[in-house]
Amino acid sequence: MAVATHSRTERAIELFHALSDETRLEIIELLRRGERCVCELTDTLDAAQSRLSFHLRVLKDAGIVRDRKDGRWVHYELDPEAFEEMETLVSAMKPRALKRTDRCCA
Amino acid sequence: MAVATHSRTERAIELFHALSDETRLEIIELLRRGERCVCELTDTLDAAQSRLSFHLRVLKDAGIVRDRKDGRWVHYELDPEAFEEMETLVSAMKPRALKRTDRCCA
DNA sequence: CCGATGCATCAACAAATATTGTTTGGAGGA
DNA sequence: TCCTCCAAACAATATTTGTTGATGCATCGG
Repeated sequence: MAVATHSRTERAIELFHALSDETRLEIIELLRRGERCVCELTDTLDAAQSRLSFHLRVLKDAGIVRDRKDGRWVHYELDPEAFEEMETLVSAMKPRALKRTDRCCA
Repeated sequence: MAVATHSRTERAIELFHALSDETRLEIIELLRRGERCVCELTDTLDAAQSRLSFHLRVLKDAGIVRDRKDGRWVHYELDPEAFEEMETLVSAMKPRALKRTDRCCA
């Protein structure tokens, strides 16, 4: 579902941006315990429905959550793939602990 | 050096926010090769000095980079600790793969 | 001491994000 | 069918972020 034209960097930005918000981190924390429907999230987080809907969409666009429709309810759950992707991204960013040999701006 | 009043969530937001910008990711990518001074970064990234200074500050406040003053130059490098912290954060967020036993909004 | 250089900071503006309230549409149940 | 409920979509506004150009401060060379 992720857009094909995403470069590696754009993908990183999308993922990290989705994670850089309190409401969204709270949603993730709740979903770690398993699937939840939107009404449960609004109750637990005491947030307006339209607000949650907005943040859920950000998370869904980033591939962090999936939704499943069930009658009039929509259930959300975490997508483990996204978390593997994050681990990969983070380790790819780690410093390589090289000592530079040349001098700069001397 | 991190502010003591930071909750775990606030810290996550700070880190992920720092990583959710193209210029900052480019800076990190450059610094993976070793320490660089601001003038090298402005050259390589072809960015205005005040712009880089802004992003370097975001990275520094998040603890992702350290600076070192050397005469009239300031050198920046990655702080490996921050990357370990990120790895810890990401794995702490992973879904726990539980099947919920109760039914919601039935 | 003077001018040039390297960098941080500030103020003003531009652009992107988030919040709130309202509207719309699909699913059930009576 | 009508009414209710759940959730997404929309519009208006508020808030946050990022960019640019100007200014200030310390350092160095002359």
